[in-house]
Amino acid sequence: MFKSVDSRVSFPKMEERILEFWKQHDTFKRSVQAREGGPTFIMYEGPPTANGMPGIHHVLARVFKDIMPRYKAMQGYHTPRIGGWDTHGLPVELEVEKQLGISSKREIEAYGIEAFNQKCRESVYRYVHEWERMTGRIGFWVDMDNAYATLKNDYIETGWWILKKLWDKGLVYNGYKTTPHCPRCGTSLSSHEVALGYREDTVDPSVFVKFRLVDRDDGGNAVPAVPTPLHRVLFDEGVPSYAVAWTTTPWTLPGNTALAVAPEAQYVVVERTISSAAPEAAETSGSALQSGDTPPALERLVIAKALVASALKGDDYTVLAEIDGTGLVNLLYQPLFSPPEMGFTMRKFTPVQEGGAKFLDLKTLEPYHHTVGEPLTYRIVSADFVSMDDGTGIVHIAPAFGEDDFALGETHNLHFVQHVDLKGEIEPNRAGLPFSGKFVKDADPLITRNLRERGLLLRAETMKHTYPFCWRCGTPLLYYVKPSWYLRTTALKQNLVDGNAQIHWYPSHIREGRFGNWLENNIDWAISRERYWGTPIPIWRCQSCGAADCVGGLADLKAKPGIQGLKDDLDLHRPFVDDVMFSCSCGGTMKRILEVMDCWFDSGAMPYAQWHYPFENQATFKQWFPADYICEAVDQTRGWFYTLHALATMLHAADPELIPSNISYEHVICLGLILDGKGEKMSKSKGNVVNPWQVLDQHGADAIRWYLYTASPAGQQRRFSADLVGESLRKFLLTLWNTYSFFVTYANIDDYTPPPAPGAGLPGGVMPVTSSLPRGELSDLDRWVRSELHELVEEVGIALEAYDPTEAGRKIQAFVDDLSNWYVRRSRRRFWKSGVLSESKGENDGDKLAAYDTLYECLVTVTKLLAPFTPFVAEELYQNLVLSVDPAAPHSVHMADYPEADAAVIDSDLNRDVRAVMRAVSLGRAARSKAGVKVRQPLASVTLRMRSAGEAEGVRRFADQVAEELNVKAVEVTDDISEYATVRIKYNAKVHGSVFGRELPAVLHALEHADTAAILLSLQAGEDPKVADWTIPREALNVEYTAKGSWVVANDGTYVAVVDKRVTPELAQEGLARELVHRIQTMRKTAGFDIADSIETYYQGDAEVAAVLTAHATYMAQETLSRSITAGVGPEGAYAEDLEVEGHPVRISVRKTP
RNA sequence: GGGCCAUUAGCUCAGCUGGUUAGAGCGCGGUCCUGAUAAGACCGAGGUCUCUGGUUCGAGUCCAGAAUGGCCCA
Repeated sequence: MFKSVDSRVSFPKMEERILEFWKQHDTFKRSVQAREGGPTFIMYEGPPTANGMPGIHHVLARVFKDIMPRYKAMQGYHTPRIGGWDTHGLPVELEVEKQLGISSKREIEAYGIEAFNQKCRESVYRYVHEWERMTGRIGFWVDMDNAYATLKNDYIETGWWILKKLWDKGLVYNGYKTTPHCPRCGTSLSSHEVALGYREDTVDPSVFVKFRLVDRDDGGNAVPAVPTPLHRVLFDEGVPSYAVAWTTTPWTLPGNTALAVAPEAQYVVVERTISSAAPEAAETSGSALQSGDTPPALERLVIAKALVASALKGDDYTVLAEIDGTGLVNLLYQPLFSPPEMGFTMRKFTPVQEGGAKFLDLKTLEPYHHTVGEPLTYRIVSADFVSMDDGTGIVHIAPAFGEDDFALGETHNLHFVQHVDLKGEIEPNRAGLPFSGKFVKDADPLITRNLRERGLLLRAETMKHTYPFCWRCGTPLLYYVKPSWYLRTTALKQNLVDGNAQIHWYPSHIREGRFGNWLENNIDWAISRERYWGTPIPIWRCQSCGAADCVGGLADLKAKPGIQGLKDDLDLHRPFVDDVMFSCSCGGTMKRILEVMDCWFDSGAMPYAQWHYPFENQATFKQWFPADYICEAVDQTRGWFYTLHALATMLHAADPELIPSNISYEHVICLGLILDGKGEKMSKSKGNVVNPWQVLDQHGADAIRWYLYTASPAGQQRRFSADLVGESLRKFLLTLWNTYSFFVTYANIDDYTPPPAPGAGLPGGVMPVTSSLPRGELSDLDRWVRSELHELVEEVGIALEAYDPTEAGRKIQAFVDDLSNWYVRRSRRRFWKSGVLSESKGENDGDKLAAYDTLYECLVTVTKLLAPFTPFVAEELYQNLVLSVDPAAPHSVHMADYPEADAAVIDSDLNRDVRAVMRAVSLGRAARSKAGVKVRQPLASVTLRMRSAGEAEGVRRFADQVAEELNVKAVEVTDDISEYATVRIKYNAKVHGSVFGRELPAVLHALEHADTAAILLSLQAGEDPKVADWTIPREALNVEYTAKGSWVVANDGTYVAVVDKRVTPELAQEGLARELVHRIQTMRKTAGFDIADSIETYYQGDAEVAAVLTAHATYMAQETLSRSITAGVGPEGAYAEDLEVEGHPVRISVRKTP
């Protein structure tokens, strides 16, 4: 006996019971252990941070992480899985700052780094319990007890070891990074923080500045030696020439050291009269500014051709020459301001030596010497980022203030002038210019005015654009170049790209697309952060000579000469490691640089650091590396996907012995972002974040899981709402559940026992799909559903091997739908027909037994297929369907073997035939519906036309099923339905009239008299029919069927169903009998009788009713389990109803057989 | 500014390498079926497959451009 099953089920409650069951039996651990010795399948858990509540997007990632190991485990793989926590980083610090009510580095340091970091340590596990609860509840099987955490000393030490490996390989260097900097807080902001502070419609200056072109360099030599035609235009005696550049940050102009042009764009030299708005005063500044002549009446300007009109804003001008950007390269110009004269330090970029840890350090670089008073020239360079969207097509370059600018400085070895300090104030200058010491935004108008006074300003206006402000204090951010430590990933770019080619991405476009492009445009990885709570960078520098040393572990550190400040049980965090010092070979003191690692380094180090490799666990590491599978959302392409990949690539290159693979993961499912029900991004500020618990409590974990797997492909962004989960639940889980409930109900009535599983008790616990199943005499229906089942098993396997749970799930859903709404519905009476199922008594009803065995096989197989998807409901079904009859089977479905298809059972012809039957039935119902005759009323015949001979054959083969479904006496299949309906070919003149133009009336006339049969044949063959001399486009033709006489026609394209709507007295009587059966059945239900109760039925009615009950007594008794059907009043206590059936008043009484 | 993804019915999504009249579910209106069903069947309303070009005998599908939305990076 199976445990009886209520068709009404609370999934959340059932799931709680299953959770308890797993806990009691330690099922997760055992399911892993049972497969020890099998091939391994490793999933890495990308560590989340536990200092925030888990949301629905975390549920998404976790259920996708869960499904593959579960599937692989059932296939016999050993699948140990452990969790992890990301515990370092700015978000943690910000949380603590909020807690403490402080908001700047100064305040943190005043509070004390030790105490501050202690607060961070406490904060990171704040919601860990919530995470564990959610993880357990959704059925994500992962070992949280042994989870790794990035804050542990062992973890940090591996991080140090990694850096040391890369250091020795020459992949670590100190360079510069342009960072968004808040001058008030005195700190750089992360991109995340910058994103918080963008303000639209920020008003900023928009100034067009003239840079005087010259033909002699600093040494007074003519450049070029032989003048080009362009030079003759630009350096005509008496008319000055300027390159015009545009900027919204005039305060950067004193740091200008180059102009950039687009090499492929067209530029023009124009001449114009200087307008009356020109310089009101003579030049005020020093001798370096060689514009001391009387202002000429004419000037020549170089501007991009596409922008000259907008830049000159309607002023008249004459084009003197046209040249492309390359032609302008290396032209010389005078700086607007002379850094040497103002006393600003000038430096110059020098090439970085490759292949070693060489530093390019502003502090150690010799300043560039330039004698005050000597002419100074800069030059024009080409750059591909110069756009023609706005401005002049000539970009002012200040390498100290912008990433592009800095990169250009490196490429072209430009000068470097940093004239603004970290407080955002311009350095005091000797030249007595008024912006000395001013905050940059206050300096803007002063600089603009100065340029105007010197005739170097074309135009000054204001404009509105989007600009970032500090999210904490609202101060405008400055892009500022600072020293930073880098990993030289660009040196291994080809390795990164080659490794990526070995990774299997789902969706596949990520490999070539987002991730591939990112690798192609790889830039060195800036790993240092001027923060507190993170893995301290293990680089010590000599305070005297500047030498640097990288430490690869605690033992390495302890062995350093002259070590001091080292405590026992040293916490490897700040400030403790900052106290450790040792001696430099020069005799000086080595102190740690103060930066901590980018916390992405921590997560990328996870394959090694989780095992404290190589200090411990060598064997375990090798078993776990690389991962077979990882899964995160698409925002990780530049995050975890990248840092895992970059570190593996570099470490493998540095030490292929210790790191045996160049990739750290082989398969990735890259999830799309999750949006709310309206398609908007979920965010705390919008208040549209879905709390997973609300949905878990309402619909349960399986419903959420199923929805997430099947609603849309994994890589696509998706909408989420509780309603959609509910829909998914009703559509799939309830259908499955009801099928299951139906089976159990009848199996118990019949005392059905599945055949013994021949494989039971084998290692790994085998309950095979086929073997002795099914027994009895298989009907076509049984053979069909088994064929579909085994095809399903095959398809699900293929989809899951391709890491595509969506496709797999949708196939299962389609099968369950067919199982419920075709197989079970069509088989229903096989289950409840009389005849007790009992082999031993030799009264075996083979057909009934076959039906049970078939349905049982389908349910058990689907249960196993579903186990990785919906682990709870699968467990529930398994316990009842399998374990209750086979105690030797594995104690959990998750320890069972995944089904394998038996190809011999798949019969694709049969599948096709049944599809044809379904279509025929659907069409037949449409015809009945048109005729207005309800299905309970039998009709004489249906005639069908199918589209192919194969389909026609299928319908003929299963004519009995079609007849039964449509409640007709006869089924006919034909190609020619002209006997039943007039075929009319109609031409759609409205849409296709223009094809024939004025000939149209003649064409229509011809069509009227044409041979419709011939036209139909053409249409069916997919050809354009010929009528008279015309070929008619077939899409212009509509076929209409007009039924003849008592026939009713329904068609779907060239599929046609015809029913005869005549109801003969015999048919009417039979219809009445069926109607009465229906009423009695309903009464049984109302009266609360059990399904198997037999009854006595009494009736009172007119002669016609009596006739029906007499004529169809046997049928009616059988259908209603009536022992007797008697005319007259029912006995005392019987349940009675007065009915009106087809216009006949009837009184019926029923009572259970005493 | 660059890259990637998406856009098909009111909503959620299918539509495989181009091929008859583009489908399903939910929702809406109606009819029917049912002793497993919270379901199911059928009919109806609802589509210029985002737009514009191109390739082709033929384009929702391939190509180019644009628009909108999203993400990542500037």
